[in-house]
Amino acid sequence: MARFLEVSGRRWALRVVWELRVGALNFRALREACGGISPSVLQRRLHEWRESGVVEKIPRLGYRLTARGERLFPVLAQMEKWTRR
Amino acid sequence: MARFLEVSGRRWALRVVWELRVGALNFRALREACGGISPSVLQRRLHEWRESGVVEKIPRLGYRLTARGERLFPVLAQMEKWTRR
DNA sequence: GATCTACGCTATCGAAACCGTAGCGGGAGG
DNA sequence: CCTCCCGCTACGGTTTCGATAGCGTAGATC
Repeated sequence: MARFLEVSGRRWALRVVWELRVGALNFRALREACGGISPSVLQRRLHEWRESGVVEKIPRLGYRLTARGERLFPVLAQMEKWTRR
Repeated sequence: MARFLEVSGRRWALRVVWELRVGALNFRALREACGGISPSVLQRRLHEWRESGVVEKIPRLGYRLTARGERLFPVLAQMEKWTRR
C-alpha cells in the first residue's frame, strides 16, 4: 500500500490510468487526453505503470490497462463518485 | 475529478489521508506515521487538504478527517485491497 | 518566576522532479 | 524520394521536495 501510494503520488500518475479507462490510446492521444503533460513525464509514468503491471504496450495500438490495471478501475470510479459531492 | 487527481498526485498527499484513518493525530505524530516526511511538505499537504475540506484542525488534538474526508476512506480501503494481489 | 519540554510551524538551500519546446529516427503511404 | 505521423529523447529553466535547524508559544514542574 505504502508503495502504491508512493507511485501514485506523482504528477499525472493516476490521471494517466484514468484516461486509459476508455481503452487503448497511443502516446500522442494519451498526451492530449491528459491535457498537456510533457512527453518526458508521460514516458516515465508509462514505464512506472508498466513495471507495476498496470499498463501494457500493444504494438500498433498504443497503451492500455492490463487485467490487473482494469481491476484498478473500480477504485477510480469510486473516487470519481466521491468527487461529485 | 481532474482537480482531485491533481491534488492527490503530489508526494505524500494520499499517504497523509491514509495515516489519518486511525483518528486524529498531531503534527509530529502524523509526521512519524508517514515515515519521515519533511515538515514543510506536510504543512503544505495539510493546507491543501484543509482547503479541499478533507482534513480539519482541532485545537489541542491535531488533525483529523472531516466527515467528507471519512467518506474518502472506503476508496482508500478498496485501493489497499487492490494492492494485496 | 524561572526552567523545561513538547508543540506547530518557518527558513534555508541543495537536490530532484517537472514543464515546454524542439527535434530525432523509423515506418507507412503516396 | 517525399511526406506524414508515430514513439521517444535532449535540453534548459522553473517548480517542488527533502533535510536540517531553529523560532515562538503554551503547559507543566520546580
